[in-house]
Amino acid sequence: MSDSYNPQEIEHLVQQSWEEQQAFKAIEDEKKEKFYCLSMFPYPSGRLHMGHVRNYTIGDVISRYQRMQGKNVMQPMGWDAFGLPAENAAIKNKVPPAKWTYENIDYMRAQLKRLGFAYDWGRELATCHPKYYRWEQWFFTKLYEKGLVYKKKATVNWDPVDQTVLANEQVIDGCGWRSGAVVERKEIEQWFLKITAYADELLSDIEQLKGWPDQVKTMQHNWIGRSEGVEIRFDVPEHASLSVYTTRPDTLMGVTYVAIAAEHSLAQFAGKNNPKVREFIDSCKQTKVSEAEMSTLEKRGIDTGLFAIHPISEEEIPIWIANFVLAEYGSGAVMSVPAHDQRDWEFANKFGLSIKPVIAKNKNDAQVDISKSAFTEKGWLFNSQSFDGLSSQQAFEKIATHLEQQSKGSKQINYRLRDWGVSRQRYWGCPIPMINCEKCGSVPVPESDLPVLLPEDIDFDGASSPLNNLKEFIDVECPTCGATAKRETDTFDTFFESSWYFARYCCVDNDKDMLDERVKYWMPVDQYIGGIEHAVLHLLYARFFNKLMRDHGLYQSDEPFKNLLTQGMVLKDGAKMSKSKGNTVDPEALINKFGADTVRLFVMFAAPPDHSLEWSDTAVEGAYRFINKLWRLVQTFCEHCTEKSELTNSELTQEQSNLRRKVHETIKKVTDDVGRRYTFNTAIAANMELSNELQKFKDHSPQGLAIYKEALESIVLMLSPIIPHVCQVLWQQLGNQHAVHEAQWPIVDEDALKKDLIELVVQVNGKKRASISVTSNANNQDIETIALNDTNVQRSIEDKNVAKVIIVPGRLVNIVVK
RNA sequence: GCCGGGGUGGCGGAACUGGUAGACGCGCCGGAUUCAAAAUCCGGUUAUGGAAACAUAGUGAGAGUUCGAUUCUCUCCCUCGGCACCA
Repeated sequence: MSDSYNPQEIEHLVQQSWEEQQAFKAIEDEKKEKFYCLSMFPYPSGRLHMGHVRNYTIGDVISRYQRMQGKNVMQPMGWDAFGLPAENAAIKNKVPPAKWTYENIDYMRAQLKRLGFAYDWGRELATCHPKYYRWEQWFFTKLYEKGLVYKKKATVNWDPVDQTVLANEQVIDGCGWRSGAVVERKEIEQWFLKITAYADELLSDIEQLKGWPDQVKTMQHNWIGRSEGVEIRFDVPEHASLSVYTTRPDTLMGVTYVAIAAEHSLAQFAGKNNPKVREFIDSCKQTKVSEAEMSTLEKRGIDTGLFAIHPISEEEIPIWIANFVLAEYGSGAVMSVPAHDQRDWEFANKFGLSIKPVIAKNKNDAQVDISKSAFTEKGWLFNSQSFDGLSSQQAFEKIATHLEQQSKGSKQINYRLRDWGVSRQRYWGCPIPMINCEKCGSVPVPESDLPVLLPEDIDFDGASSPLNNLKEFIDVECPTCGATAKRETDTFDTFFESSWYFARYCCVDNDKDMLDERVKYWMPVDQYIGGIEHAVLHLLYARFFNKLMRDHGLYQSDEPFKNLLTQGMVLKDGAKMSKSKGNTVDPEALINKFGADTVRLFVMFAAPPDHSLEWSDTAVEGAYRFINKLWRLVQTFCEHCTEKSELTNSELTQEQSNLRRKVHETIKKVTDDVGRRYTFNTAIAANMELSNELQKFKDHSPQGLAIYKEALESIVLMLSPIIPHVCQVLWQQLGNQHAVHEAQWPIVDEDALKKDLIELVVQVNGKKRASISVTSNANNQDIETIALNDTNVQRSIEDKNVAKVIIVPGRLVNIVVK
């Protein structure tokens, strides 16, 4: 019994018993309230990093807590197994991506088991396995039939030397990471999913997400970016007209030029006969395909020499090519109002374009100060012909109506959200199940021919996808006409796999259907946990996919994740831990040294889960020390407790009732911290405080020991979700037969919380001067008298007059003096 | 550039609804125990002044609201995450 704490030994034994009992296998049971707890699955990069440990410990603590609340808990784990790193490893180590990936999965699975997470391993899945990806191929063909899939040209980063498409990450200072060649923007045909068809619902359903952090909801809201504006047509003599979208049609009379993207057809036309324009267009190609890159560029532009006709004044307006206009957003053209838009103002000043103010701050003003910057607020129109004197809001309506009558524009709702490009020109991904036939065009692979298997035994040199050279993969018969055709060699964006795995966990063993009845029992996920970096993309795609699956009748939930906890980054020396920065800490070494419980305790104690966590080597030892201390407290109790000590209702000594109050105050706080606030750090701190009290408690009478035992059992129960192995052993040592993960969470005894005296702080003019002790039922008059008679208070009041006394019940007294 | 966070002792953090700033832990200092060390236990630890009682200042900077602001409002600085092909 008095053996010292040996984490390696007890963790091994406890994990073995969980495995033997299949303790965390989840079975559908309509009679029990379900709780589906999901942590974002990892990319199998090789070894777990601290971010994983943090993410999965949070999920495990919530799962184990909910289990102790009597819920039927399902906590699965799997692998987001397709992706770029496998290809990089293949090049570096001359290992096929599949082999590398499966070996990593085996290694990391063992690491997860070593950490003692309560997963139902019977539900494990890997997205690179045909059992998984066949269903997304099938679903894609269904979406194609519904018209939710289409093909169009889109821009990619092109490495002209390696003749391959590069990810943004692979472009370093504008050059290809391997070839070093200057990367170009290039347009190629790609597959898209019509997420914009769901823009309205994705936006309005954010309201349903009561259990999501506001910051994530705001980011999604802004990302979708719904705006109301007017689409305006500018005629271009001898060319197709230009169309622009604006949310400020009230500034239309102040348009002095039109800016178009370098990819725009008018730009291409202007370049044909003008070498300078052509040169400019070419130079625009040398930027990365990313909005961050585009918007931080130095603003550059060139006059095309072409003119557009203003839809109202019918004046000729110059058309410029500008490097910051996004071809992908809207029509690739914008109307420019330098007087009332800051970016246009800077551009016009730089290139000497005219600036025409039309909005004044006050009604009936005919001027506005734009000498130092544009006037971007709404106001009152002038210089605007028949629209003079109108407010911005009135002008919006009048101008929109006028344009509609002239067939030169119409009101429109616009979204910042763009359709989801799912094509990747990569090998290690799910093959897109399409066939290109010269006669029939794009034809989906028939259901009977699915899955399209990704060949795994390949040579991979990294220059381009091996699928492009694999005749037996490419050459197929057209499913429609039977003629020779070519199989699509692009694979899916890996966000495709991670957009529906949460539903598949409910029925991983089904090889007949994508999803089945069991999804209706488990979905939606009750608690989802993952990194804040996924706040927009992954979480938006998953919400979208959920709606697609719902609309296909696969299940009913509108939203996939009821509650969301976004975990902060794990940092070291102020930077995110990552391989590329070389500042990682290997959790495995720590587990070997201190055991899994210590590592789990440390990551939960070091910071609240949604904040970033700064790594500290020495603080881990503190966590280990605390577990040892708890261990010794139990051993000390067992030495003194020779016979059974039951708590009776007889009178308690002051010391005994103080300890009991502390126990139940702690239970109250910890239940709130773990169950509602998810502030595990303060829950642990409260247990540490109670342990410190317990250490000072030397009452070995039967009654004293009974209270001591109640305290110890409470601590063990409350910490068992965080440090489950050692708590299981201590729970047994305290004389309990059943497993601690099946025990009931402790309950607050309200009677134990009662207090005779309470402490009140006394302030004078908001500064703390004294603290007084009053009976808990004292009235305000008595409190005021006691406070005013306190010597410290007297001294700071001196000869001043008491103007007012504010009493905050149970907290403080503030005496205002003049 | 745009969107969203964060900034509190030597360090990680606490203060939940506007009410005692610094809980808990790390580190450090002093003591006990020990032949000695490790481990453990006890005490101290925001700064300045003071033996102490206590006083003054103090939550990135500046302003504002309030009896009272780490908390609310405004301006600014720094920093982190995301920006559609890293996952």
